[in-house]
Amino acid sequence: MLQGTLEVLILRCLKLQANHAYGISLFLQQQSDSEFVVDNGSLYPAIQRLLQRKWIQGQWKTSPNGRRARYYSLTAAGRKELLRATSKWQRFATAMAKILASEG
Amino acid sequence: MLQGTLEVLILRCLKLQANHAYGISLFLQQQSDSEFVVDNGSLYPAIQRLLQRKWIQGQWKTSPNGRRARYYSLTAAGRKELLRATSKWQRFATAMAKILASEG
DNA sequence: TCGCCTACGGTAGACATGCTATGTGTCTAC
DNA sequence: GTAGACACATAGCATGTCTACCGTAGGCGA
Repeated sequence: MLQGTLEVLILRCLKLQANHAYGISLFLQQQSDSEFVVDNGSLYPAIQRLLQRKWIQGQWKTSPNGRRARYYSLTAAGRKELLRATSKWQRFATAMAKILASEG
Repeated sequence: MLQGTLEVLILRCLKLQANHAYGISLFLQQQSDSEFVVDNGSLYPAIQRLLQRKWIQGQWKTSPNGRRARYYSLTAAGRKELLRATSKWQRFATAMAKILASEG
């Protein structure tokens, strides 16, 4: 996975609905057809960073199967950041496409 | 710039024609509409890595304006790597698009 | 001739972030 | 009673980009 993309993916996932870390991991793997298999050692530190920047907030709840889980949700700043990061990605991907396609 | 993408861009640039580092830098900036402004501190180490992996080779020549310049060109292994890396990027970009577009 | 700009080369160290390895505990199914 | 899914988390390494710095040579204007 390319550096800098994980946080956008997490924000995007949480925009759809609040979720816990394990759930985020499953979501990303499924939605990407297993292209993104996020390891705990990447996921948890990323979540910590997002919390510190106040882009997400977390609270302990009980998951449907009766287990303790920390559910995260987007803050207002997080929604703003998601927009910013998404558009940045679009520009980046467009530029990549331009060069990879440049005739040759 | 996202980590891991610079090398593909360099390989791609060199596939079109042999070029020196400064020229690669200009090429990337122009072709990407200034989205990619590569710094020397990123470019030269990247070129060193590509040399070490034998994906490119270099030789000193004289540029059109009569200056010393080290021209790099793709090796056979480099061309193979370019294909591999390009397809990897495609998969990655596709997966990103899937998630960023997932309805919400 | 002096200074500045552009074309070219390069290194050192900081920093960000993903990966590997490791650890804890519960619940369910076999 | 044990294998595997569910759920949390940390420590340390590896990778690669950025900031900042340094050096040469040619051309041009004042």
